[in-house]
Amino acid sequence: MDKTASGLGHLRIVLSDKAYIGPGRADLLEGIAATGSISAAGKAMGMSYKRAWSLVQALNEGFGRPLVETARGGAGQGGAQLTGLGHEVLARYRAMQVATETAIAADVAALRAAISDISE
Amino acid sequence: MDKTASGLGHLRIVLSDKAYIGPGRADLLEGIAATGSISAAGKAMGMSYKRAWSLVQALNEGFGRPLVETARGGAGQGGAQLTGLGHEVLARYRAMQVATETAIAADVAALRAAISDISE
DNA sequence: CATCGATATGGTCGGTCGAACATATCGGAG
DNA sequence: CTCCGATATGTTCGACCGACCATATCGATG
Repeated sequence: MDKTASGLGHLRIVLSDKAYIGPGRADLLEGIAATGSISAAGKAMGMSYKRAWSLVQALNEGFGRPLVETARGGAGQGGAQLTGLGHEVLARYRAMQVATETAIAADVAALRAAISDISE
Repeated sequence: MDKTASGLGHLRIVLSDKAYIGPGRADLLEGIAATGSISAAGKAMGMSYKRAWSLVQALNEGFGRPLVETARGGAGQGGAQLTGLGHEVLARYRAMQVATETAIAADVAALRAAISDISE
């Protein structure tokens, strides 16, 4: 009855002016790792290929080094996969999400209690 | 040479669909508490009065109960101040910021190290 | 060399958002 | 009753963003 633990906060990690990662980008990276394709990952998240591709561009350029490697044509008719750095960024982001939710759980619960007596 | 501790992540606390608070809103609440005025707080943050007022509206309506109380005319020619709930939300948000930054510091440092060998 | 699937890009369109400008209103003070 | 400072609101304009549509390109495979 309460999915409170799922989305109590949006965490955006800012490593530099251009290099940052938030929930959407992390999900996209995860989708690419799972599907091996930008378009498939984007479709699964309900976004256009162009948007997914733009996010990948932003990530690669923002971090100064690619998090996603792409291939056109070829054996499997192209595809995309995470680089080592991409995997690390994703894994650490997920770890930080967990650490954060743990750290703020008590305060979030207290705030929810403080505002939960509204009629409408 | 490193202000890494200042802005390593943007934290947005989502208490419900409409009730949430992020860095900008927290700063505005803090400014209102400090100045006793929406316009003064907004001006100090470099935003128009209207924007500041809109944010206050969004906060009050989103939380279902006012975080900021306003007064027009009157002795001090009007003004605004935080309600008890407003003070609590602000205080807890700041606490959560600190807790979060502590919890993620190690991962952030590792990521910074991982990407810090770019020429341009 | 034609094919096929996925990447790579461009352009347009509509909605949203913040900025700027313009008022209206309140209510004690003088 | 006018004045003043701050709240309260509406309007308009330009920028930005995501959605959608269209197309170009790659490159192993058969």
